[in-house]
Amino acid sequence: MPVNSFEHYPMSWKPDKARLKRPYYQSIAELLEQDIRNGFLAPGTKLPPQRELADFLDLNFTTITRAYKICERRGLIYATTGSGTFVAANAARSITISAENTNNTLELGFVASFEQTNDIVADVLQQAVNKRYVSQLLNYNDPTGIPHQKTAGLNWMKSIGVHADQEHMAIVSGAQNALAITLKALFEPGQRIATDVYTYSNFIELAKLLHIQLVPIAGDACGMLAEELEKHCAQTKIHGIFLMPSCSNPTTMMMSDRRKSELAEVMRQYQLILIEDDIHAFFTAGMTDDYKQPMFNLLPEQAVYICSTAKTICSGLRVAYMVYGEVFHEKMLQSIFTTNVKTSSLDAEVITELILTGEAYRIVNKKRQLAKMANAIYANYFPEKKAGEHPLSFYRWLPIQTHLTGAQLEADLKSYGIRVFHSDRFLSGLTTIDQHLRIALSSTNSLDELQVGLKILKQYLSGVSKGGFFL
Amino acid sequence: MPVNSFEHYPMSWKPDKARLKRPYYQSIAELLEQDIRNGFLAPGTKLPPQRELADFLDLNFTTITRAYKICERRGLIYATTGSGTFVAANAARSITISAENTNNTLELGFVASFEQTNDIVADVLQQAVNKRYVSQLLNYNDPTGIPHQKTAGLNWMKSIGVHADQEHMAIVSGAQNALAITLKALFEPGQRIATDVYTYSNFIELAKLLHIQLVPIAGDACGMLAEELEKHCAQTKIHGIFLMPSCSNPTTMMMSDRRKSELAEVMRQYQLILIEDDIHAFFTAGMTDDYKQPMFNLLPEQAVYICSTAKTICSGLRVAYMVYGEVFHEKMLQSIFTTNVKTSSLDAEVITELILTGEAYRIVNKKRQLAKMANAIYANYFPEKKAGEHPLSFYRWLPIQTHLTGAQLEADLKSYGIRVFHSDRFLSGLTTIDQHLRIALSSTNSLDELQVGLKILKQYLSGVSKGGFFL
DNA sequence: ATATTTGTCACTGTACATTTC
DNA sequence: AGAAATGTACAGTGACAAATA
Repeated sequence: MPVNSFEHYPMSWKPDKARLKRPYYQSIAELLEQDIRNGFLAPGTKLPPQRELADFLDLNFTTITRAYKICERRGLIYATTGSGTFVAANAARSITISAENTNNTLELGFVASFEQTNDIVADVLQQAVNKRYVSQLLNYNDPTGIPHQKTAGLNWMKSIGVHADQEHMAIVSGAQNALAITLKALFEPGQRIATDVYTYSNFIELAKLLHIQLVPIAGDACGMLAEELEKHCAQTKIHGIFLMPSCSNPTTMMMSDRRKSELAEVMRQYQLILIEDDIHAFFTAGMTDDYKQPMFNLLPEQAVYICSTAKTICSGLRVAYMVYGEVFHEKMLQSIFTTNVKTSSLDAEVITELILTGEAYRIVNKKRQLAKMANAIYANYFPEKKAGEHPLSFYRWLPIQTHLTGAQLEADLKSYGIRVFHSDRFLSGLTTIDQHLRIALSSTNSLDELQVGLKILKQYLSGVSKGGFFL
Repeated sequence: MPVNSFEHYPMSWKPDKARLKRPYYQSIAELLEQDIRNGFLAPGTKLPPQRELADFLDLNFTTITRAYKICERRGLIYATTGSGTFVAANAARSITISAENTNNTLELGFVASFEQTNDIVADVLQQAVNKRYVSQLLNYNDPTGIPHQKTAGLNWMKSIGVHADQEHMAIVSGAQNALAITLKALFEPGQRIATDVYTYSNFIELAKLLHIQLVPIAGDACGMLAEELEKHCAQTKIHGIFLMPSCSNPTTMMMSDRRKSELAEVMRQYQLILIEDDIHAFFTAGMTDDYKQPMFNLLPEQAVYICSTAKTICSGLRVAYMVYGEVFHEKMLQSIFTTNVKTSSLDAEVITELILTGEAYRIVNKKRQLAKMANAIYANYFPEKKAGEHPLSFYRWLPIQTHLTGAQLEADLKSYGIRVFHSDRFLSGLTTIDQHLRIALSSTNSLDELQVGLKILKQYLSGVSKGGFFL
């Protein structure tokens, strides 16, 4: 019997030798990509080991390494030393999340921000642009924000415990924009950023686009585990870490202050750049006794703090404040210029006016009320609670058990008239067995609509849930 | 005499062997970077050939290749087969161009857009936000623009000869933002984009940030040479091409329609993605008999057309229209979501209102008048004209001859109270002997100030110019 | 507990194209 | 016109490290 009897232990993937062209590594990568995109290789499938495939194709195994690497960079597969190479969970589809024109669909997917408060904004907007100095907002000056706008932002952040000065903050076009600017400024293709196992899917996509690798780190009810982070840092060079300590998206976990210190210690030791997205700060500060301050304060010199006003004040006004350490100053400016040239002063001016008039605080309170009510409604349908979850989150993380794939579930629910997102979209790397749905509470036109949506959801889930699982 | 007698033909760069650590290629790259940034290796210096340095360090020459490649990706050096490897013109400094708060300086550097017309915009702005539907502008909907805004944009572009539909256009936050979105969407690190020898410096910086290589292609009075492009395409894989045919920045060259067709032919043959920045369209269409249409029309399926309103209407309202082929549709959307989530509807709404009320056309005419006057003033001081130059450009490209470096010249002129940019900033790769200054005509507070600035400039230049050079 | 499986990384070897002289 | 100089692209070798059985 020949040593390489592929007949007996068939490989999960056998590229057609005849279609191989030189350069081999590219050709192999192309064939693999096609087979994944066409669905011949399902997510989670184990690919043949490099040496085995090399044997089969009569090539050196590092040529296969190269081919696999190309696909890994494209997010199609992921590899673990010792275990093998697998087709990624979100290989064949884009997981980018965006608003849709949903005429016949109840929106429980995309997280908006209780747009019911926008009338207040509209009023202030009209006041703001009736000032005498409007035409000063219309030129190229002050690309990181006009001084008085920055001052207002600094005051706004003071109330959530972040202190900075004009030189180390910038106004940009929303949190996503801030993330794009930060990644471009401070990271290079091929570098690694640690994240929670589940993380914000647009961050995953952004990292993919910029060819930055995400390293998922396990966590518990208090947030990411410091030992796990330490372990990975010791293993491979990790350059940064992305966290949403005030309310993780999508899991709604709030990180304990103790955990913040532990993680900060590791970050300091390994010189990780912390990217903190504190989108929910205003709904967290003052909510729990444990909450003291953002992580930024623990390592202000090696961190970038991002505070968007989209969730707290108004989603359509594209404004986020960024605060960063002195060492990042120059690189950040450059990245801001090359992505935006400047942020619209108009949006920033309206937000500034909202803060100065105090209306912003009124809006926050109103949204807090709405969040309370929406969460109460949710609890009627899905009462289970887990430790560490944020009580006022704009979305909930619902554990489910089905035999369906994420894509199927989403499609099914859409046909019933509701849009939700499956946990697969939020996977930063490997596949998991757990399934969840992220349910947005802040995106329907009214709380009544939310109620309708949740009812449909509950009904659907009791139909597809397997075993003795109860909802 | 020994073969490797380094004593006799000293190498331009000898890294300290003792400081070499493993991995060698990284160590070498670091040492090289330090020596360049510290100024030990001046721009233009020829580095030792790969084989020679390898010999000296007792390594295989491909290890040097790798070290050089790292530095090349960082924009520190550039290499040409057959000729050697050289320190890049802008190795040690950032060439990002942005507005500055110039209290005591006359701005002839950054190109603004005759901000004198902003009063018209301010009026329309106030009308626009007094409409009933403002609060609809304040949510997450329509991330690529609200339909009526897109319609206005499409009409606007119709007048410069671009035809598209809602599905294949998007509204984003200005031309630079559009470029960032496009490069992230359609290119990967390591890929190559052809450009003019001199090109827009923020595009150079953006490409650097995204690790996309620029390939400078020679041109003549009619624009980039098709034969040259063809030659480079045949040599190495080039993935795209960036052009500003209506008025190249910084050279003010207008591409002839004949040249457009020739270049389009090459692009079609080699499947290049065309990125066309048509910032000056409104000042070009109708200006010359030769001008027919943007290049986009010649290859609509493999091109991205960018039309910013910053120069034509108002610089502070961050709005640019993008038009692209069907094949790019999905990737573009994803890139828009991951860089911006959405563009501010507010800015777009004001621009829309300006277009619908016809005020936008009034502003264009006014700016055209201002451009005419400013160029006339410039001609008083610097009368020389070159074929192919745009008569109404917002900036001019002034040939100079000095012994000073670009950085010195800029610093000198700043001390005399004017800010200008030296041609080195716009070099996409190699160094050249020619020196130019880019003189912005549209950025001073008034034409009187422009006059003062040009006077100072002329005086200064007659002092430093060498030989029989006249101004 | 240790051998095996499996992926990663740095460096080497070879063929080749273009530029220069 | 042809040889030498020079950079590029791809494939291969071997040491190593993590995960698994």
